Amino acid sequence: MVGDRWTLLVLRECFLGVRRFDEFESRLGVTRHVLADRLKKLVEAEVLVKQAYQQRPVREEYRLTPKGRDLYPAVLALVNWGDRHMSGAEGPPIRHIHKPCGQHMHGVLVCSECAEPLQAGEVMLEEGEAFHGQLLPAHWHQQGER
Amino acid sequence: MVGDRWTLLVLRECFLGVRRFDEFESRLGVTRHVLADRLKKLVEAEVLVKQAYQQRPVREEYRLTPKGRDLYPAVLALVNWGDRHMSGAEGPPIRHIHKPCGQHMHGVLVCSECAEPLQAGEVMLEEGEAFHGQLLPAHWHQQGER
DNA sequence: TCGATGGGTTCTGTTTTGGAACTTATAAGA
DNA sequence: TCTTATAAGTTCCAAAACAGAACCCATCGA
Repeated sequence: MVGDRWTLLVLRECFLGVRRFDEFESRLGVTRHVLADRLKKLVEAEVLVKQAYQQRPVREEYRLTPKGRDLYPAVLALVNWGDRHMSGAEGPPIRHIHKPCGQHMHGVLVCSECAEPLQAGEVMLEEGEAFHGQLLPAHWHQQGER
Repeated sequence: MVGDRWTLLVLRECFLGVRRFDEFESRLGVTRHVLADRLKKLVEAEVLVKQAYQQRPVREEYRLTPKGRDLYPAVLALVNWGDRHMSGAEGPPIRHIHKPCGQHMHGVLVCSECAEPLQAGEVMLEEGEAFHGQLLPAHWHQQGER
């Protein structure tokens, strides 16, 4: 669903509070044609909803649904990765402050059960009921480092 | 860097332990042409390294670097989102088990400082030194729900 | 009446992607 | 020796996606 040049950037803007067609366009530099298509697809996927914020003339805006808001961890994880690996000596362009605790922070992905930070090599996989299609890679059972 | 149809899928396969050109191709159905290009770009970005696993004939494989492994939170967050919102009555196709604690789990994004789970509306933004370019959206100061 | 605003659609041309065939180095089998 | 197989690509052409610009429509304010 996010496998194209603009969708993830549109979602990032949503989490920054952008809601209107013109503002997406000017902030991202995406062409209107493509933007209209991406917004339509995000609405179809129930990630955004289109709602009028005024009548006469009708003006619409796009807002995140609960399903869309659930993408926050994915978007923040990418932002944090960029901040860590792609920013120069000046540091990241935007800092995040967690309102409840008041500190500068970044996101940390932890296990839902034991709350310890997760690492790729520490997660084992198991086929679910819905598993029908290609198998896991033949060697994944080795559980070596990836 | 991940703004195209295949790069995130290639990375997902890497975290499943896939390393070889042919295996990426057959598992994803990406054309060889495009796959070669994506792998080259990931190597240039220092997300993967190409290393020979045999001589005569030389055969190369692609492995995650530390920078690449740091993408795990972003990839897992997307997988978890799909499991939650896109899987049918049968549940997700693959279950994750955290080896240290032995439980079925999913990732939870928490604050690096206070360890509380994060929500989009609870994070405030501040311009960093590296901030030069477009401003934050004019209304972001309102800190309303997004 | 004229221009501005917000949210699009249409047109044309370039870039990216898909599909299939071809390449290179080596080994194994007939 | 000749043929086929394997792994990792590269090359070619057609189809799809994208960029850039212009155009459309309803309404409001000057």
